[in-house]
Amino acid sequence: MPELPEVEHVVRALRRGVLGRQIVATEIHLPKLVSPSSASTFSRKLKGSRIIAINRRGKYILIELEKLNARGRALTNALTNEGATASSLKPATEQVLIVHLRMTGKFMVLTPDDELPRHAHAVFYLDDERRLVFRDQRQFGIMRLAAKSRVGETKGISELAPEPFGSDFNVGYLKETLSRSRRTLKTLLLDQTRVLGLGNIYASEALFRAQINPFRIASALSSKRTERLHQSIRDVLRAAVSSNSSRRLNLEDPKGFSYGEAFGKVWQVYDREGKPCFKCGTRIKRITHGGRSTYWCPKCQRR
DNA sequence: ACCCTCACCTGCACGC
DNA sequence: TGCGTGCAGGTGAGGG
Repeated sequence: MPELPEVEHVVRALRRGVLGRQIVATEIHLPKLVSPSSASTFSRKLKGSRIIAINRRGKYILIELEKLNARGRALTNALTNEGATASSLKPATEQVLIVHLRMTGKFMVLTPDDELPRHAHAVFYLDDERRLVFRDQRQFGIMRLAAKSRVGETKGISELAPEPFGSDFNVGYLKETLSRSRRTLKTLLLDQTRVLGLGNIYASEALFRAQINPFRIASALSSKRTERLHQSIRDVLRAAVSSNSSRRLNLEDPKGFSYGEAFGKVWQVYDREGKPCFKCGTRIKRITHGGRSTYWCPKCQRR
């Protein structure tokens, strides 16, 4: 369910909550979560790793880990004692835990007295007695480990479109991208290899903000509308990232959180079928398109 | 190369 | 109360 803004808030909450902590042990209760790795291999690779950075690429969460191997630690000690040269020091292993929340993935942090909640498929025991838990009701979420230098080559990440707030996602890029597709805008906006960060909610919201019909063919969009769409995509995502309601996401909250509550917003069109458009009063329409619900105002977003 | 459909899961709201 | 149906904010495999 999380789209880019929600993932960004999860990343920030993880930084506040677990950055700098060491993972002393890991339990995987749902093997397919870490497939094709085995649960035991996965856990072994994580053991003793310190969380040194937490970032985001699209809707992927990237948890950077540093692991001093025995030889590295020994040499560090030897170096301190003037017994070794810097060139003989073996660097720490840097790997990245790649996480995708998909529809229902959530992190939470448990204190020692807390009971493990339902659907807790991964439990990371931290060096401060707390546990970082990954829950996922629908079991769609995934976790993978990659060498830090190879994260960008990882399947799923290598194909992603430019970050929506970066300079590479400019009007020229969007024009070029749209011009090569005969799909509808709504469908194209959900394709993370073309436009990054939108999901089913923000795709509808961005199109409403730009006052563009969701079923227009991408390649036929005028320059002017493309510029409006580009701006709207950024506006919608930025507004969600900076919204007050989501700033306080706390992974230690015993009640947990749902993305809907934590990021509670009044959508302009999403989930408002039959309700009056805030702009013109016309009833919002909904149709299933490409297997997903699409909401739009038939007057503000005429074909 | 592109694009569509379906599959992956559980849980919830709804109508009968 | 129970049961069937449809739906849920994401992606990827497989096939046309």
